[in-house]
Amino acid sequence: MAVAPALLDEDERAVWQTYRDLHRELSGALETQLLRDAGLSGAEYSVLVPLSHTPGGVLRARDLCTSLGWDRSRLSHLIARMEQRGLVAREECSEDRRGSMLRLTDAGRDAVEGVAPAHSAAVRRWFFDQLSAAELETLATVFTRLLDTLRHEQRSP
Amino acid sequence: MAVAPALLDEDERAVWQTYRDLHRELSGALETQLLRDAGLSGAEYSVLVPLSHTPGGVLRARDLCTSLGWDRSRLSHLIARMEQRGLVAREECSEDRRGSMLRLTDAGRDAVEGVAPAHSAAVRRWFFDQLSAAELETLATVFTRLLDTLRHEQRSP
DNA sequence: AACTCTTTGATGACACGTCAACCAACTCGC
DNA sequence: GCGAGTTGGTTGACGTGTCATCAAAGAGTT
Repeated sequence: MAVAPALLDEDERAVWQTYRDLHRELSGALETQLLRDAGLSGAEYSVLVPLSHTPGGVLRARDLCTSLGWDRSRLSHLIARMEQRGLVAREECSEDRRGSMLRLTDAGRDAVEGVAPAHSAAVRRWFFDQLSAAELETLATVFTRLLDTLRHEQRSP
Repeated sequence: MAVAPALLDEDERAVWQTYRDLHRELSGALETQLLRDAGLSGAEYSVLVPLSHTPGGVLRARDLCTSLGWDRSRLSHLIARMEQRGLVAREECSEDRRGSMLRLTDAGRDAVEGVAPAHSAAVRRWFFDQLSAAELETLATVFTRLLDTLRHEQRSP
């Protein structure tokens, strides 16, 4: 006989609420800053960063999808828009004729590299600078554990 | 003379990445569960919860907006859709003729109260159950501090 | 080779959120 | 009371993400 699961208590609800508020404010602030300083959305920035870190500035769409944890069609739509703005270019994949290679253009590189310092500074100011070394270590441990739990559960619910 | 802000180092980048992955997976999993069990999106659920906690199930749109941290038009659009599905009803505000009062319908109450236990259980299983008491306390402290910092900065950049 | 199954990416329809414009109603100073 | 300025809420246009579907190409089996 199944027992009805208990609802969250006062303290838990408060922590959960704070977590969600924090994420909303933090991601909103970072998004605003990216848009103001470089005309990039957060999604666009998160596509440009791995491209700029890759030798040659070329990545396969499939690989970018898995490393971003995104749906394929989301990347496809976004790349279509970014291509039109000249931030990236699509090329054929030599090893797999279905594949699509994404190349960072010069304009795209200028945009990412131009805004990366300011973005890093914002993350530092609003996140890392507010934490002690011990707190940061706890966060690292906890985040990793939570993510592992989730990923494990998703594979075997 | 301004010093160019340094980019994030290896460890910081890893923590930041994990944080973002975690949020994506966690919110995605919770959203999926809400949709499957009650046909509600996360946004709808977050509107229904405060309504169900209010005596009478009535809240003023303006107050709900500020407590959710949402744009007015976002709530307006969402309520329009929810009203059409019979989850909430709009009524006039007696104190302020511009105002709009949102009332939880019986169907809306059934939906929230029906899914709340499962949702709470999911939050517990994927979040609280994975944390020690000390870790939870650290998270509570840190989240609150980060949120305060952000809110303070936003008022005086 | 022929068959099936899976993978990869693109596409169109749709749902949702943001933004700017708008109007009605309230507030406050005069 | 009157006017300027502010607030509350709605609306429409637009950008973006999700979903279902599709076609093409690979992988594996017989």
